[in-house]
This record gives sequence, structure tokens and C-alpha cells, in this order.
Amino acid sequence: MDVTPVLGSLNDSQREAVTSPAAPVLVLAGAGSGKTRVLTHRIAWLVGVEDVSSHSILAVTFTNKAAAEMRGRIESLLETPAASMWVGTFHGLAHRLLRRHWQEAGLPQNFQILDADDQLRVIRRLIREMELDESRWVPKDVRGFINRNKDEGLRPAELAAEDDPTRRQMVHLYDVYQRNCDKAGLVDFAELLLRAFELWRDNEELLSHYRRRFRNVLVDEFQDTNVIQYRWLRLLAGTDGIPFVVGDDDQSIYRWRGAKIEHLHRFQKDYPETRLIRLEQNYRSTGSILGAANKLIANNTSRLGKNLWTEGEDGEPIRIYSGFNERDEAQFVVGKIKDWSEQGGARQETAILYRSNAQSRVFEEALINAAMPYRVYGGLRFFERAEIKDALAYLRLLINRDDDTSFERVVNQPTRGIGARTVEMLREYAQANATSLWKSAGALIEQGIRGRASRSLFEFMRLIEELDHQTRDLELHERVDIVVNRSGLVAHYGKDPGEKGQARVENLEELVSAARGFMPDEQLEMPPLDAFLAHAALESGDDQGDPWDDCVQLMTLHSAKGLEFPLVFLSGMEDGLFPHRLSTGDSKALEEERRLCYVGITRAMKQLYLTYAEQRRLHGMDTFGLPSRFISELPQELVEEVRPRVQVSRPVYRPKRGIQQSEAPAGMRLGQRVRHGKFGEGVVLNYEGDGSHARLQVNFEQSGTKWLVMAYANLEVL
DNA sequence: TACTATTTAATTTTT
DNA sequence: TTAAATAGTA
Repeated sequence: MDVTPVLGSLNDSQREAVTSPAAPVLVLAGAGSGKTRVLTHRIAWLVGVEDVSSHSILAVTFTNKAAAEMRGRIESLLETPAASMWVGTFHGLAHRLLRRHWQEAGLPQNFQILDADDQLRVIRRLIREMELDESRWVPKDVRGFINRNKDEGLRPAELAAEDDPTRRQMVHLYDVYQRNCDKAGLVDFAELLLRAFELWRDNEELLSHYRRRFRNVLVDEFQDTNVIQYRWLRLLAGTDGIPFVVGDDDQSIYRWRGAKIEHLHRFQKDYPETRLIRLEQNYRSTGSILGAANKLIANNTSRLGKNLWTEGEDGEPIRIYSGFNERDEAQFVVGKIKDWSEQGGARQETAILYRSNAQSRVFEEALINAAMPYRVYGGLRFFERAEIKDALAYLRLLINRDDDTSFERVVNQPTRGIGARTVEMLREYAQANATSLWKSAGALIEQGIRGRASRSLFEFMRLIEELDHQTRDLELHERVDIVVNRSGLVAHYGKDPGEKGQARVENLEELVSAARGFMPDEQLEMPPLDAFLAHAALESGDDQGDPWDDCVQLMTLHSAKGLEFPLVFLSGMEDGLFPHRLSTGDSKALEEERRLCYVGITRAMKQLYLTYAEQRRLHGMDTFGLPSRFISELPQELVEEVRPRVQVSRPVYRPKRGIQQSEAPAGMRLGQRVRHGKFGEGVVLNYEGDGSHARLQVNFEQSGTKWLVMAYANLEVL
């Protein structure tokens, strides 16, 4: 094979990493240094040049996106599909193992995956059943306790011997929760990993089979591995495996999720013959941006150490803007984006980054006012929406009637007269007879409980049975379609007022489309519906927008990791906000905030602005902040303050929904008569924004004046 | 049972 | 401020 496509485009260190002999390798890859390249080219090198079987390769990432990208790039390098290679997320691969070896793992064949929200519901339900005080035993805290311990590989039995009564109760809750899940065949995210680990640990034959198979284990974002993931990897690699891990200790920002930056050091101890390779040449940012990043991160202790450099220009200095208040700050940012755009830059090349989601609001308002399209990352993803989760719960009941979580979710959704009292009764019966809610419902009906509730319950059970039997032999998307409609969900959500109901119905329709386009992972050999549900839990839905609209990108610093933009704004650079006040106490947490800042800075390719507000409205109170300490940690010679504040000494009152300078949306004008599906006929009074964000104010004859989003309202022009 | 008023709390979230 | 969860009322 011609090695040019594999090695031609690499620099010396990248090439060293890619062509390393068969021994453990740790690649310390700085931001923008071609980390993914090294990983994909390494695999292409092994398979294409060293003639290693693709069967022997296991490559693991943290996100579905990264996994998909990696597979795509490998296949295009090798010019052949590599189906026998295992490329996936930790959770996805663990899931695959558990499906294959469900018996050895002690799981029912049709086990279901609980996402974070489902898990919380289960915990909340159990706390109530145990009649504990929810303010003393906060469900989220309990979940945190359980997941933290699972991430460390600890089962309740290993935690038991404790004197502290609070802790003992927590352990007890963990135990109760786990028994409940085992009984119902439910597996949460942390459990996927822990079970997969235990599966190998406790099955020598199985382990040696996989060890023989996966000689080459490659890991992306290694600094983000938690304890159980690391132990899982070590178990697999054993003494003969060849681990190749890539990471950056300076970009570790998930300590609070159990990630252990220490694994980078640990790796070198566990594999003393490790070859350490640093990738320090950066292909993304200007010299000034890298200089700032290097100087900032140097304030952290116990780093493996790394200094980014570039062959490119120094570029422009880092600019600092001190806003009068948060609205002034937003105004400034939007103004700069406007300049960028007028000079021919695309809006999607610009990103506004912030520490916490709540900060997006002011920017959104400013962007709407400027009629500038934008996109906020994060928030609810497709499979996490309430209406979608309802539909999924119905589908789960088709597979397993004893799934109490799903049962409780939809037994009265849409409302069918089965209220809290009835459910309470079912719970009591289920608990007393150690059975499921479904079976309890059946039993109670047979015992002839009185009245309406009984009839409604019977109707519900018949609905589920019918849906199951009548759709069993249909195509997946037809099943979903029928379930979504016959369950009454579409009708129920259609009743929600205005655009919201419309959007929800559209989402349900989208679920049918998703089912139609669903390609199950053939390796799993599961029934289509089961596979679809697993997919929904593990890939909560792409939150990528249409690449076609040219939007300003808004996101938290965390979600910006791995991305790059020519023009970047780090906003809210105030002490207390960033670094967040909750993290300023302990030095480990503060260092993580600094790494977060480092991640933010290194997103920028050409221009970087840091902005802050002297006065900011937080939780309804005006607060006065000091500039973030991180600003003073930057090299002063690379920094320049901008103060075009001559004309904006005070914010001018501007009617929020006054007459706008923006153009009327297509086909609309003031006074236009329109018809809406729900509200009937009316007259357009006002509008703001354009494109997909255009909103119209319509005075309806029947329903009064309402603001509607063009994209959802489906207005008919009369 | 369903809607409305009141209370409460407020980082980050790959799966 | 606000969103969400809970308590109270029709």
C-alpha cells in the first residue's frame, strides 16, 4: 500500500505517534494539534501498512459524534468499510457486550436503558415509597451518590461498614435502587460500564477471548476517563495488549463527572515502557491566542507540561471589553459580529461562549433585536423531550409490561382518570405482593375494585395489549406511528395552546420518521424495536442544527470543547461567574475552571474577545463584579482594552417590541389578514426578527392578540 | 382531576 | 429573574 495518504500530511511528532512500534503509547495532544488525526491515522497505519487485522482494533471515545467521525475518517483513509472494527463510545461498547452476553452478565435479554431523567424518576419513586422526607433525601443527591460510587466501581456491599447514619441511609437507598432496577431489568448509564467491567472480571474465558481479539486498544480524550472506564481498559489490555491513548491534561473539564486527570500519570506507572509523545504544534490559532493560553495554563500545578506553538502569524491582540452592564456587553458583542459579517465573514464562524446557560438570554435578546440568526447549543435534546419520552415509555411497555417506570409515566398520560390515589393503591399492592404495577393492576381489577378507576385501568391495559398484538408484525415506523396516535399522545399534545402544541406534535411525527430511517447496529442482533429504544437512550439525539443556516453559535464553555471558530467571545469574565463562585474555594476546582478558560481561549482561530460587565443582574438582583482573575493572568503585552464607550454611557430605553427596522417576513405585511389552525382569523399587527426567528404579532378575532413564531405557526395568508 | 398561586433555589452534563 | 415544583382551589 502507498503510505502517502497515511503519513504524507503529518508532522514529525504526529508521524512518530502514528508509526510507533507495538508498545503502549501516550500521546499528549494539545488543543488544535491534530489529535483526532493521529488517532485515525494510527488505525489506518496499523491496518493498511502493518497489516494488522481490523478485527483486532477497538477504538473508544466519549461522544457518539466523535465515534462516528472517527469511523468515517478511518474508512475514507483505508478506502474500505471496516465493519469488524469496534469503534464506539464507552457506553455504546459496554452496551454491545452486555447484549451479547446478557446471561453471563445476569441481565434479562430485553433489559432497558435508563437515561439520567428516568433514573431520577425511579429514585424519587422509591424515596416516596419508603416514606422518606424528600428535602432530607434529595433525589438528585441520591442519584449523585449512586452514580459516583458506580463510577468508582463500588457496589452497596462494599460500602456497608459505615458508622455515619446519613451515609448508611444513602448506601441503603443505593441498595434498594439497585434491587429495583435488577428486578425490572433496567440498566442506567453507570451500570452499563460497571456491568461490562464485572462481566470481564468475573468471566475468565470471556475476558481471554476479548483479550485475544482486541490487541489494539485506542482511546480518545483519555483525560476524561473515570475509574471504572480505566479499570475496564486495563482489564482488556492485560499484559499483551497495546494501548494507544490520546489526551490533554490541560483540557480535563469533567472532574465533577468522575473524570480523573490522574489517569494520565497512572498510565505511565501501569505501563512503564510507555512511549510519551507530545503534540505541541498548533494548526488552529494565531500566536497571540496561543501565547495567552500558554501563560494562563502555566498557573496550574502538576501538569505534564506542554507549550503550544504555531508557524503562523501572531495575529491581532486579545481584546478585552468592559461593559457597563450585561446588556451593554451583549450589545458590544453583537456589534462586533455585525462588523465581522459586513466584512464578509460568516456568522457561523463566530461563537459566543459563557460559563452557565442562563447567560445566553441577554445575548439572545440582543441578537433578536439586531435581527441576527443564532443557534443555542445544549438544552433539551430530541429524545429527552417529554412527549418523546412518553412515546418511548409506551413502546417500552410493549416489550416489557413490568417496566414500572414506563408504566407510571404513561398510565395517566394522556389523562384517562387514573389519578394519584389509584397509582398509590397500585404501588401499595405491588410492594406488598412483590410484583409489578402492571400485574397489580390486573390483580386489583380481578378483585373487583370499585368504579371509574377500575374501568380506566382496564382500558389502559387493553390498549397496551392491543397495541402490542396488533402491531407486532408491522414495520418499526408503522408500529411507532400507531402507538403515537392510538395512545392519544398526538391528540393530547395537539391541545396544548399555540406553537408549543404544534411543535410537540411535530416532534412525535419526527419520532416516526426517526424510526423509519433507523438502521440498527447489526452486531447486536436485537428485535428492531428493542434496538430503537436502546439507540434512543444512548444517543439522545443530535443537537446539531441545520448546517445550512448561517447562525451565530451560542454555547457553554463545556460544550465548546472540540470545536473551533475564527471569531470567539468569552463572555461574563467576572470573578464569581467565571471562575464560578462555587469553584473558587478549593484549588482543585479552581484549576479546573482555569482549564475551562484555557479550552475557551484555544477555540479561537483568528480573533478573541474577552468581555465582562461591571454591573450584572443576577437572580433579579444587581451585582457588581470584578474582572475575572483569569484576565490578569494573561500576558499584558498580548492584551488590548477596547473602550468605545463614548456614546453608550447609559443604556437607552428601547421599546422591546416597537416598530423594528427589520423587513417583513415573506408574504406578510402589516394589516395582512391571516388564518391560524387554532386561533382562527386575524390581522398582522407587528413583526420582529427574520428568517427562522421571525415572530409576528397577530390580533385574532376570537382569541385576542398573540405573538407567534413564523416557523411554527403555519399561517395561511388570506 | 386540572388549573392557578405560591414557594424555592439558582454550574458545567460526553452517555 | 426564572423555571420548576408544590400546594391550594374550582
